[in-house]
Amino acid sequence: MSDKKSTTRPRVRFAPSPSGELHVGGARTALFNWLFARHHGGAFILRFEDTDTDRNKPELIEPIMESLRWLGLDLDEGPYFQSQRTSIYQEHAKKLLAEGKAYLCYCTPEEIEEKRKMAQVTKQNFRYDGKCRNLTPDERSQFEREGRKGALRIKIDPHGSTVVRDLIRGDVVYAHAELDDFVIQRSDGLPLYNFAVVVDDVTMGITHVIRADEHINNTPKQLLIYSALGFDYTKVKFVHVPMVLAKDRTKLSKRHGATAVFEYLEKGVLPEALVNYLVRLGWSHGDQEIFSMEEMIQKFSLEAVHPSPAIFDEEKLLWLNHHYIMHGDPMRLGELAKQFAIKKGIYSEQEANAISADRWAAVVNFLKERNRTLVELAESSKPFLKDQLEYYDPKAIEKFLTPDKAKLLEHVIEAVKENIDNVSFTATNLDAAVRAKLEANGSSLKEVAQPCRVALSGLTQGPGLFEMMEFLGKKRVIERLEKAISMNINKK
RNA sequence: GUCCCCAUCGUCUAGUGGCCUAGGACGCCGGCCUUUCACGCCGGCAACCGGGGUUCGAAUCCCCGUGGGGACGCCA
Repeated sequence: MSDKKSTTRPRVRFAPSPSGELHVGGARTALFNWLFARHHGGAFILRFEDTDTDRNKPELIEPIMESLRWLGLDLDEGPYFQSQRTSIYQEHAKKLLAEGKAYLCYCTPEEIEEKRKMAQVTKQNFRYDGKCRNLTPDERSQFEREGRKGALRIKIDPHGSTVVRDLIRGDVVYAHAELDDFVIQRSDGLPLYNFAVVVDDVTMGITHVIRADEHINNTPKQLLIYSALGFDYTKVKFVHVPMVLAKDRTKLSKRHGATAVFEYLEKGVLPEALVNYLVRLGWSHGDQEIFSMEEMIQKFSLEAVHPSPAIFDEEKLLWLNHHYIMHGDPMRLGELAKQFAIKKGIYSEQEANAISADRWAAVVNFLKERNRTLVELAESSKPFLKDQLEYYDPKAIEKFLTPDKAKLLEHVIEAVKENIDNVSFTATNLDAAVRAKLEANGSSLKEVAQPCRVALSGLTQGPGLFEMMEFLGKKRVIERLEKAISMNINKK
C-alpha cells in the first residue's frame, strides 16, 4: 500500500446509545460504516454514546456488541465509552467558556420548560431567549450564591447560516435564526450529545461521519461546535443515510414486532441473510440481489446509496434466508439447526446430541427446500430424526389412513422387505420396487402415496416418498408402516 | 406550528435527457414438473404523486403544489 493511500485511510465510527437493543436500522447504519471502512481499507470504530446516566443501560453493551459480532461486523477500535471521557469534554468546554464562545446559563429546567410551554400555546417555535448570555458579574455571583449550577450554552450568531455538505443530500442550508444557544454541557458537568460527538469525532480522527438521516438536523449545530473549538469541519465528510422504516412508514419501534437484530437471530435467520437484506435497503448494484460479504465490500460505495427511506420487509428477508439455507454448508447449518432444536425445546439436549453431525447435515439437505428459517427446519426434522413419530395430523389420518388402504400398505411393506437390503435401500431402488409390486397387484403408486406418507411422517406434505424412506432407513419404514396398518385395524 | 429530508409496481429497487411499450427482485395470481408440499422453470397482474415550465425530446433538469417521513430536550 502506498504512503498516500495510508495517509488517506478513512476512519468511521458507529455510535449507538446503549438505551435499547441494536435494531435493524442501527445494524444497517453499522453495516454501511463497516463496508465503507473495509472497502477503503479504513478503520471501523465502535463508540458507545452513554453520557445520559439516567437512560443508560450498561447491561445492553454486551448484547449490542454480540449483535455486531454475529453480523460479522468486526471492530478495528473500541468500544470507546463516552462515560469514561468526561474530563476530555470538560477540558474543551472550559476552553470555550474561557474564550467567551460559550456561557453559563442559570435558568432552571423548570423555567425553560415554562417558556417552552408558552411557545407551544402561542404556536411559536421555541428557542432559548439568551437570557443568561449577557449576565453581569453581579448577577452571576448572585445565582452562584443561590446554589445554582450553570449549564453551558454555546453562543450562536443569530445571523448568517451554516451549510451542511452531505455526500448523499448535497448542500443543506440552515439559517442560524432557526437555531438557539443550545446547551452543550449539563449543570452536573456531563456533556450533551452534540458536544460529545464533535469532541470525539475530532479527537478520534473520524474522517467520515456516516449516520442515520434523523441526525441531519443536528449537523449544523455540530458544525458550529467544530468551528468554536477551532477545528476545520470541511475536512470531514458527512453522510446521512436514509432511515429504515416499519411497515406503517414510521420509525421502527417495539410496537412494530421484531425490530432487534437478536430477534431475527432467534427466529433462525442467518447473519448472511440479514446482512444481505440490509445492504439492499437503500443501496443497490444494478439488478443484483445476492451478495457475499466479499462482494459487498468490493462493490459498496456511498455514492450508490440513494436518499429515500426504506421499509423493512420481513418477507423478502425470509426469502433471502431460504436462499442461504438452500446454498449454505450443510454441516454448519446442521449444527445450527441442532442448537435451535435444543434452545427452542424441540429436542432434549440428550436427544439432539445422540444424533450425529452428519445426520443433522443430512436432514438439512433433506428439508431445506421447504423451510425458511432454521427454527422451522429444526421443527420439521422431528418425524425424520426422532425414533418415534410424535404426531399424526388428525385430518390426514381420517382422510388417508382408511381401513381400505391396509392391503396396499401391506404390499409396500412386502416390496420393501423382499427386494431391498440395507445397502441398496435407496430412493431409486425403492421407487422401482414399490411401483412394480403395486402394479403386480393391480394397484398404483398414486393410491398409496399419501397414505404411505402419513404412515411414515404423520403429515400430508413433505419430501418425496422414496427419499423419505431412504432417509428413515429400512427398519423404521417397516415399523411405521406396520403401525399405520394396526391403526387401521383398530379403527375397524 | 417551525425547520429539514424524501417521492418509480403493495415492498426493495434499476434508471442519471432519446436505448422506456419503464427493467429486476420479494410478494401475489396462473401454468408446467410431480405421489403431496416445496424447490425449479414458464407466464401474468402491478409504478414514474399532481400541475406548470426548460428542451426537438423528459421517470430523468427547474418551480409550485400534494403526500410521506424526520427533527425541534440540561435525550441520543
